[in-house]
Amino acid sequence: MTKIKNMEEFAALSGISRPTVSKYFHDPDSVRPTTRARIEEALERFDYRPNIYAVNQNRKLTKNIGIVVPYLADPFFAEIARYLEQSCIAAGYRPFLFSSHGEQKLENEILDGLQSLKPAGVLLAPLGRISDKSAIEKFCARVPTVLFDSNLDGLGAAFIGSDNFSFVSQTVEYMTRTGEPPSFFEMRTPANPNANKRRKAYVDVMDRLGFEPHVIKIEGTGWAFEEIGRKGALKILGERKLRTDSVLCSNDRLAIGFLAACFEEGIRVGRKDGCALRVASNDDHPFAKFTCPSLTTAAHDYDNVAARSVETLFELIENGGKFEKRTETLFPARLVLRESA
Amino acid sequence: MTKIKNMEEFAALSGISRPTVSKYFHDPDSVRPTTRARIEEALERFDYRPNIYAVNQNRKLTKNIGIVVPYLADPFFAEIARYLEQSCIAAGYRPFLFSSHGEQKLENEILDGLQSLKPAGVLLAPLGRISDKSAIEKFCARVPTVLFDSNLDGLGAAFIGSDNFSFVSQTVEYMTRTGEPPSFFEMRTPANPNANKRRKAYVDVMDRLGFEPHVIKIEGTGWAFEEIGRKGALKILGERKLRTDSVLCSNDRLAIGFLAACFEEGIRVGRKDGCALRVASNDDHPFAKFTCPSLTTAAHDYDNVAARSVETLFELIENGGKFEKRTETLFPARLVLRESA
DNA sequence: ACTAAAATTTAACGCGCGTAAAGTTTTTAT
DNA sequence: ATAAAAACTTTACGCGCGTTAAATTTTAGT
Repeated sequence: MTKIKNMEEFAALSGISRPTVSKYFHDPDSVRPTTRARIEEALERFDYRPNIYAVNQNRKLTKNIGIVVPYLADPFFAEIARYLEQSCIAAGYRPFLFSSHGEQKLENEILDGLQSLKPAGVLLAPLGRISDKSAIEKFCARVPTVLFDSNLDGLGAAFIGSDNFSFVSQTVEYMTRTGEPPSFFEMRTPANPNANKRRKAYVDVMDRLGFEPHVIKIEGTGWAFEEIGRKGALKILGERKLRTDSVLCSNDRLAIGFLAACFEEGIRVGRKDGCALRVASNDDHPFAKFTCPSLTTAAHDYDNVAARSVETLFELIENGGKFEKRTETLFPARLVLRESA
Repeated sequence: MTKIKNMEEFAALSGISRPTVSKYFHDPDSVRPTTRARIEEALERFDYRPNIYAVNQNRKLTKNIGIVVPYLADPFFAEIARYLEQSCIAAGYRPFLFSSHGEQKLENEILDGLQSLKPAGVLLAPLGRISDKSAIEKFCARVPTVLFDSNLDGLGAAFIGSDNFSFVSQTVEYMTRTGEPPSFFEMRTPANPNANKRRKAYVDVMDRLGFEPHVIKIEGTGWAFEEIGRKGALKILGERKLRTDSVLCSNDRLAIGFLAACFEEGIRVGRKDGCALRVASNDDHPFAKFTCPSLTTAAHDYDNVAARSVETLFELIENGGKFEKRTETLFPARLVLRESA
C-alpha cells in the first residue's frame, strides 16, 4: 500500500480532479454518486486523509473547538471536559483540550496558541481570581467564546454555570431543618470566584434563618484541596472551634479532606445516632459517593451545564460569533442526601 | 493597536524583511542584536505571533508532542498527563493532550488526527486489550512513538511503565509477613494488561510463599471502577467468600470502592486491634491518602515513569525517530504503609 | 580606510489545501 | 433528440509561513 502525500496525489490515483476531491471531503453528497463511488473506492485502496491543519488554514470556518479548564487533574473538571469533548464530537466538531494547570501564564499561552487554531469557538473555564482579565478580554474579542464554571463579569459572549446560592441554601436549610445550623468551612484565599459566592450565600441564608453565620477560614494555597481540607480540619478539630455539630464545606474536595481528618481523629460523622458531627458539602464530586461516610452534597447539574455550554457555543457560532447581549445561565443544584449529614 | 494578519505585514511594520523575521522567531539569537531589538520593539507595539500551524506545515521538524491517554477522567492519568505536559513545556515543546475515553474508535481517530499535526513525537498510553493493534502499529511506523503505562508488545520504539511484579510482591509479602496472606480482588475482564500481570504476579508470589492463591473476580465493565469495586465487595462480603482477613485489590480505584463497601457494612478495616479486615492495593492513586482508613498501597514511581517517558521520547526524536532496538523500562513500586493494612 | 566575513534583502518556490472562474463533459428534462 | 442544467476539469490564486539562492548592505578585523 503506497503512502499518499497529498490530495493532488490521491486525486490522480483516484482519477478525479483535486477540486472535486476537495469538494467530496467537505461534503460527500455534493458530488455525483458515481464519482463519490470512485473516490471511496480509491479511499479503501490507499487510505488517505486530508491534513486537517492545512484544511483549517484555508477554510473561513473550521470545525475546531477549544476547551480550556483551569486544572484537569481535578476530577470535577476532568469529568466535565469529558462530557464537553464527547458533545463536540457528536456534533461533528473536533475538540482540543487544554489545562491551565492553575497558572495564569499557561492560561494566557493556551489562549494565544488557540488563535492559531482558528477555532470556530472556545469553551473556557477560566482560572478565576488569578486570570489575566485583559488577556481574556482581548481573546474573546477575536474568538467566539463561551465561559463556563467561573464567571468573569462581562467577558465572553455568555456564561453557563451553577447557581451557588441554590447550592448553599439547600445544604444550609437541610442541615438546619434536620439538626443544627452549620459552620462554613473554606479556604482563606480561594482561587475560584464561586467560593466567594458560596460564602456570601451562606451568610445570607444564615441571616435569613435567624442564625449567626460562622465562617472558618483555613490556610493553604494551590490545588491540593483534599490535603488543605484535612490539615485545616485537624487544626479546628483540635482547637474545638466548631459551635455546632454541623459543618458545611465550600466544596467536596475540602470535604474529602475533612472526612479523612475526622476518621483519623476517631470522630464519627453522619446523621445516625452515635455520630458526633455532620458534614455536608457542594459539588457532587465524582468520588463523593465513595467517601466514608458517603458525602451529602449539593450536586452540580453536570449534564445541563455541559450540554447548555456546547449548545450556547453552537448558537454563537451559527450567529456569526456575536450575541445581542451577554447572557448568564445558572443551573440550580440538586441536594444529594447520603450518609455524612 | 492594529491587528496584524501575517508575518508579511508585521515585517513591513517593523522595517525588517520577512525571512529575517522568520529567522528571528526560530531563534532570536540568530539575528544581529540591532535587528533583534527592532523586531522586539515592533513586537511590543503590535503584538503579533506566528501562526503555529502554518509554521508546522512547513517545518520538517515541529515542536509538537502528542500525549494520548486511555481515560483522562481517571485521576491517575490526569496526574501523569499533567506531569508529561509540564515536562514537554519545560523542554520547549508544545503538548497536545487527548483522551480516548475508553473507546477504540476514538483512540484510532486521535491517532489519525495526530498525523496531521506532524508531531515530533507521541507519548501513548494505549487502551490495552481493546486497542486496535494494527492501527497502532501503522501509526508507530509513521510517527516516533513511546508507549507508557500499558505495554503492547513490539509496538512503539520503547515502553516505560511500572513493574507489576514489584507492586504485587511487595504488597503480598508485607501482608503475609504482618498477618495473613491476602486474597486477590480484581475485575473479571480488566481492560488494562497490567491487571493480568498483577494477577499472575500474585499467583506466583503466593506459590513461592507456600500459600494457595485465592483470586476473586468480580463482574462489571467500563471505567467506573470504584462502583464496580463497591458492588463486588458488597457481594463477596455478603457471601463471606474471603478465606483470610486480608484482601489485595488489583488497583486503588477498586480498593476505594471496597473500602466504601466495608464502611457501609460496618466492617472495620485496618491493621489496628479491633479491625476485622486488612485491605491493600496498588497504584497510589491521588486519593489513596484520603480514604477511610487511608490506603496502604504500592506506589507507582509517577515522577520517574513520566520523566523517563519524556526523556526517552526526546532521545528518540534526536535519534531521528528510530532506536536500534525496542527497550522496555519498568520502575519498581514503593510500598506506602498507611492505615488500611 | 580597506577587505573579507557576516547579516540582510529581494525574489521565488514549496507545503497541503480551499476556492473561484472559465471551459468541457455528463445528466436531466421536455 | 435537443437544450438547459448540473457536475466536472483545468487553471490559477490565496492562506501563512519555511527556505533557498543571489544580490546587497553592514560589520569586523587589521
